[in-house]
Amino acid sequence: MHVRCTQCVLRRQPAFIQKSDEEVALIDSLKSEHMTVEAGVEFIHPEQADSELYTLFSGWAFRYKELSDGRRQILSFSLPGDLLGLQGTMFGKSVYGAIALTDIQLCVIPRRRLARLFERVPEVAYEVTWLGARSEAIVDENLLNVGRRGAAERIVALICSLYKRAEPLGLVVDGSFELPLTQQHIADALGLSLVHTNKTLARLRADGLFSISGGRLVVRNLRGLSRFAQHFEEEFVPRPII
Amino acid sequence: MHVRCTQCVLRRQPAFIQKSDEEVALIDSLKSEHMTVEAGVEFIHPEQADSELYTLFSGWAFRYKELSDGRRQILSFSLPGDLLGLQGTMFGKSVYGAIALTDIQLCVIPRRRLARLFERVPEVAYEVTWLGARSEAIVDENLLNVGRRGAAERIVALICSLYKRAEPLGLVVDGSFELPLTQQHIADALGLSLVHTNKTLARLRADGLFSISGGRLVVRNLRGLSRFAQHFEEEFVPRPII
DNA sequence: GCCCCGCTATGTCAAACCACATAGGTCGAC
DNA sequence: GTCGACCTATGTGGTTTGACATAGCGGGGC
Repeated sequence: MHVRCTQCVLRRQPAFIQKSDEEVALIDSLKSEHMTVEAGVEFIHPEQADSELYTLFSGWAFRYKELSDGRRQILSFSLPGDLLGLQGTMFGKSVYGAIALTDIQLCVIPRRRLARLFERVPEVAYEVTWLGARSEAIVDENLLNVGRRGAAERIVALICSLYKRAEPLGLVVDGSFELPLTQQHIADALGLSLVHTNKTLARLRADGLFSISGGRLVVRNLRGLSRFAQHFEEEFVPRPII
Repeated sequence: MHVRCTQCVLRRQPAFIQKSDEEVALIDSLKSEHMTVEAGVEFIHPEQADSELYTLFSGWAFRYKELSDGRRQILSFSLPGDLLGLQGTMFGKSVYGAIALTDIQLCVIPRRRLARLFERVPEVAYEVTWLGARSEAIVDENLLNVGRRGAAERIVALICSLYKRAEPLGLVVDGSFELPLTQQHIADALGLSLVHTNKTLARLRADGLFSISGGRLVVRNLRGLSRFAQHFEEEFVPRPII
């Protein structure tokens, strides 16, 4: 099951800054085994002590927090190449939970090795910081979305942002990609109720800018969607992958 | 105007992990001059290239993003000791703006020196990452707040979180502290309209859990506020300061 | 085959929130 | 002292969103 970093196909995707063979070998030596998690399983628990640091290798996941009465907010979706668990690694305990949306594979960077990593390989330390900053940028964007856009705009902006993230990972084929989200997930991510999400989605699909069927999202007019939601973030900046 | 880190009173506050004299001297050598910014002035611009990395030394500020039609979302408030501009430093251009709420002083860590910093002082590199992760944790919490709490709960949760952050900085005296926010700022931070914020605030003050007068917030019953808003985050974890 | 469960869909009604209008207070510029 | 700018306050009425109820659809277990 273990894929050596030197054989990794993910890191060859255009989304990522390409590394030299020596760098890749070094990163390979830092990791322990791959870890497999089935769809629906929570692999980082709120309040969990000593969570490891992960790179999502394949599949989708999401981070969330919830209130004590059960209301849940999805903070961000994670796609391949994203770092997960940095807060838990830094603070010694996680303040959010993370759940797999599909079956996923995680590359594990053991928490105990991280300090050593920072000492020995400052370039990689810099990249960890970079990815942490990017993770915050995504939450920033989600907060803008939930705080200032109406329901229809929120849904469209979410679609735009996922499209723009999926594309450089090679997940988009003919303008469509697998979207492993239920309407409940969309509602939880956008600060909407399930019913309102459903009705707004129905109206949007009727407008024909996109369609969803069989877990696949077909984007017909990305420009139109971007304009409607005033979503003008560029996501195709090459980024490090660890 | 320049305060040497060795003389810095801020870093002696209980909020921060205390450093040895050598470490402080080293950090001192990394910084350039202090920078002073007047209240209301934007010191990080959206889209700005090459913003520096700052530690907020005194006063309050906020980070924000806005849509092209002018709707503005405040992403987070910054208090003394917080790092600002990490995204701009990492990505080469800032994706948010930052504005001073009061007259502020900023310690400047020149962008160009950061890579060298990571090479030579891995402990500080680790702390930069730590503070970046904490910054994300604050946005996470804000997103939960805006996405899942009602208007009254949002306001109360904001008050709780600011109180819990101000307290270990020594800003709270007799249960009250300077709150340099207008209702417009509160509305922009919570995803509410100005009018609705005003009316909700009026109702809350009538309930007597807190009061605001002359730019000062008096918290009468923190427990009651926390329970009402289901706000149970602990903010008194000692943290690094750079 | 049948049932159960999770997901989607749709109607009705109520609550939350917003837009617009208006007004009073304070403070600094001149 | 007057003016304007900014902030706070409050009423009216409309729009958006949520809560509750009900139903259909499809897949897995047995």
